Amino acid sequence: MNAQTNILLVDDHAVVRTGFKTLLENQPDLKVVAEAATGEAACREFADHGPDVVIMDLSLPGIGGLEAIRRIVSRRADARILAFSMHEETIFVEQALQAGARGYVGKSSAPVELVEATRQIAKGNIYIDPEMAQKLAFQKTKGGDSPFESLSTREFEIFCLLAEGLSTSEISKRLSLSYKTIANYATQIKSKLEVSTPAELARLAIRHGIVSA
Amino acid sequence: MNAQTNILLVDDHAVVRTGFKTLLENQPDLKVVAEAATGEAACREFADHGPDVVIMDLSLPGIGGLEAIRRIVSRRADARILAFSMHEETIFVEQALQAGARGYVGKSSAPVELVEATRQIAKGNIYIDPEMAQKLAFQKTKGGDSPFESLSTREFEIFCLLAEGLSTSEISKRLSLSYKTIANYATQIKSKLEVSTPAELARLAIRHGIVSA
DNA sequence: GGGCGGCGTGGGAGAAAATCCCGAAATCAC
DNA sequence: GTGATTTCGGGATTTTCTCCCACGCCGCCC
Repeated sequence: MNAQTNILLVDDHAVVRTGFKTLLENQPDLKVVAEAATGEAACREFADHGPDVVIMDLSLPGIGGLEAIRRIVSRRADARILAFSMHEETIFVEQALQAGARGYVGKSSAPVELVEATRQIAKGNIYIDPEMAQKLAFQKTKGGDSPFESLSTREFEIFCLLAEGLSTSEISKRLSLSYKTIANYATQIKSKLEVSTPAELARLAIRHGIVSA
Repeated sequence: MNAQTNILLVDDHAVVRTGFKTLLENQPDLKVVAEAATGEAACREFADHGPDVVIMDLSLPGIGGLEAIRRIVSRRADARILAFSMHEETIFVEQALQAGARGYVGKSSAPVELVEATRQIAKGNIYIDPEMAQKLAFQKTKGGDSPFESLSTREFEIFCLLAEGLSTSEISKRLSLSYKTIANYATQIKSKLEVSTPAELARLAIRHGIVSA
């Protein structure tokens, strides 16, 4: 493989995107061939450019990063996606990998890790932020105690949106699902997390760092 | 001023920090002379290097970015600090400026804005993300400084209970009032605070320290 | 004092949302 | 391949919200 690795960069934050781009293109073997600010755009750009690696922020407007990963992977099962997120919680790593990402880099990663992760994933390997991997492994050994692991992938996704303050109907529009579906999910989520109001749910999410205040 | 502008870059996210650094140093007149990942470190680095401009992320571990700004400004009232945050809410702009920042750049800003803001602030001007400035100005025309001062005593009391996660009917029982009264208050409160869901309301309250997460 | 505005309190009607119960399809596990 | 789980949503009912209105109270201002 002597050609450059072509990268699709997905982040809704233009400043971050440019920073990453500059960082990556300081490496002669890496090239950002497309950028996207939303999950929908990411899917389109992926189809248009067929990049070797997608670097995907998980918190995107519209369909979230997780959903974007799912859509891309469903179209191309061998898509190589590196998930990137500001979140420290291991739950995000789990969710991203389950959605089909091949790697995860977190906020506390050194910049060189982003480059390294990109290279590894381009080669077909997986790469998980070592710190995250350790936390994850440790948690697995001692059996989960996070209240969120009883949630399914979809439930967790909707939980995040609820915690951010979106209304049921907003979520249904964003995910292109029926209002009823979201309402039913919301009921189920509140039951599983043993809260009764959206406000409690938001506090729970903030307490666990799932969303910021 | 023919010398370079010396910058202290504060962000807990190493990847973002490096991206910014690369971006800034593509400009011949800008130079990052120090970096910090926490508010405490930022204060030390500021004392050590006396940079011309500090670019400060607001969400830092330990003492937050706001507190770091306050500490730096209390030591050097003429410190030139550019606040940077992922948050879209104007409250963060207000908080940052009140703490002593000279500028604000948000997540939706174009990369060139970060550079422009840095230059303006280095010159002693202030620079606020135009989009944010508009939102802020609009909010100012139509009322309150603190979002809560538009609330009456009773409204604020109910606001706190809502933020803690009590349901409307629980509140009506606790205060020995009709359900209808509380429901009407809740509507009124959400309108005054410009939020539409209890979850948003809870986040707002937590952000302002009204209730803990 | 009389008018005026704001606050606290709630009713009524209709809209919206949540809840509970159910089913169908897809997927996963073994 | 069988059974459990997940995802998605309809139907019916109940709860909650919203919007508009009303009443009494207090304070303020001329």
